[in-house]
Amino acid sequence: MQNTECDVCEQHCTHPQTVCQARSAMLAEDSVMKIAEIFKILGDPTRIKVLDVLSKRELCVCDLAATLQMGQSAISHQLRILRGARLVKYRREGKEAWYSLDDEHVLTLFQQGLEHINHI
Amino acid sequence: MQNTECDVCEQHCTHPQTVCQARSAMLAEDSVMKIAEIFKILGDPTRIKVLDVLSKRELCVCDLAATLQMGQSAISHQLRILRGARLVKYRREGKEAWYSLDDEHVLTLFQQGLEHINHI
DNA sequence: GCATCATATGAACAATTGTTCATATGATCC
DNA sequence: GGATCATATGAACAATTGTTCATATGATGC
Repeated sequence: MQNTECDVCEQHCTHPQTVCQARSAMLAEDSVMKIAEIFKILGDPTRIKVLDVLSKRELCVCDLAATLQMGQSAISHQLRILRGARLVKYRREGKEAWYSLDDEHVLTLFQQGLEHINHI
Repeated sequence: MQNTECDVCEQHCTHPQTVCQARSAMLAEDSVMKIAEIFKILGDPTRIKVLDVLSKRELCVCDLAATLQMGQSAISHQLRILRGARLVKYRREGKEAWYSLDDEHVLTLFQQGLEHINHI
């Protein structure tokens, strides 16, 4: 996949030089996978709602579930995914776990999405 | 879902006032869906590769397939999705269809993803 | 210790997704 | 007209995903 040589598959219509240039300038495979992974995680309504709500205040799991009117288990599963992608962080206080956005960088990415839909 | 009143489901741990405030500040359901939809479309390696390559030069479908070393049909299906989300545009020249990014706004969103993975 | 509460996790299920194969469309050239 | 080429699309399939239900963990208070 990350071969930069011009081993272009033979088709009638291809423009070999263009393809060769395009291939040599491509993003590395692992970068592509990482970007796609982050966007995929952001590509779910429940997770967007979690990030939206957490962008305004820290909340415990139970409050998140009540706010989004969803089951505690569903929220907890999604928080695990968001945690794994370093999009949210949490602190324990007794039995409760209080979640918030991991850093402002997440907020920027999230708001960029907002800007995009308003732009269309 | 977009009810702003305090009809919080009864659970022991919830903090009603917090939940009430959180609920009243939530993004509208259709905004959530739109943001999630855009991010979901960006959350696929093939589509990321297409956008990456198109961010550098205009390409026809056949060249895209050769560059990404994938079938013409697969690329065409993905281009349809990207077109539907106004992420790419195209022009016809005889038998060929030349694709490019729809506007700079798409590039910004894409590069924001790049920045994010480099930041982690 | 035991009971209770808040959260996490595993299994199962329906729903969605991306690719492939086969075929349709629509333009060019003879 | 017919043949060929570039692209688009429909159906089918495996793979992935998000939720639910049931249960596990781990802390608190008795």
